[in-house]
Amino acid sequence: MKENNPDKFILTSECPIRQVLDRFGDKWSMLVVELLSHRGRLRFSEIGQNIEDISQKMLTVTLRSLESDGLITREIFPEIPPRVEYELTSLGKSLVPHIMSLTSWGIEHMATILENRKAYELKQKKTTY
Amino acid sequence: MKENNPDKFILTSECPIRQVLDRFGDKWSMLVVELLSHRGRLRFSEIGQNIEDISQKMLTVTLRSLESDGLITREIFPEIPPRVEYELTSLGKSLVPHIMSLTSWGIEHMATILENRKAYELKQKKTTY
DNA sequence: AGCCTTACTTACTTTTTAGTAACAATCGTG
DNA sequence: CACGATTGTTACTAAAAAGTAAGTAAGGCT
Repeated sequence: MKENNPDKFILTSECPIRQVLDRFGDKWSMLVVELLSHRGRLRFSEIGQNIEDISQKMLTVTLRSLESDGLITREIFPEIPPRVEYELTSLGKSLVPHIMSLTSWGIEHMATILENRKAYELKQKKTTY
Repeated sequence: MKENNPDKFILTSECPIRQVLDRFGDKWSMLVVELLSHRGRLRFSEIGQNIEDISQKMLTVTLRSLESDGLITREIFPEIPPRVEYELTSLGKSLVPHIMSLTSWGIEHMATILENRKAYELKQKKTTY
């Protein structure tokens, strides 16, 4: 769906919002970043225990992608049983305020949004039947 | 994956980041909001032309959910062929700075992230073989 | 010898998300 | 009387994301 662009403000697939959303708009990445920001250095199991409903697999996947992007470090302690600790890098820390920004908006407006949605549903029912 | 919570900072399914991401972390919602913020009142086809690769279906779905949440208004002009115009509400406008915040981070750091990812891939190859 | 622990990995299945393409509605125009 | 214009809807399909559950490693403990 595209044609001419009269006013030249096209949101292409390379634009920054899309890149950020593609990488961190998933279910868990921002949560892990925020948790590490709040709690500092944590090991695998501690992260898992503080994020509701995350599976081991998704925690692994999420941590790996954050590590690969340079947002967190991963330190392995060669003990038995194994211990691995994760911590935000400075790059990771630099993301935090921007997540907080979104979070604060959510805190402020989420109730209104849920009300709006409810009202919209009712309106739909009325006009449909 | 959860047990005890020693330091009581659990990210539950009702926490604001998760709610915001669940609703606006999709592929298109934030793009539509940013576009309307930049360009003001637009009709359906104009939005479609300014967001690369969005399908008619996803544009409809996205606009409906934004409308239902009260972030945009939808005005129908009873003409032939039909004309429908969309515009941000004040609630929608209030989201914009927070999206911009994320966007600006992306602009600043996305190149670094891509380099990090590349370096990480190389490192993996080396240690694997 | 068998079980415990932690941090994974793997194979498989389910769920969610998104894409494609055809159709609807309606009036003016050629 | 078929066609074009615009904003959709619908059915179907494909792809991506995520969940589940079992397995692995390695040493300590009983």
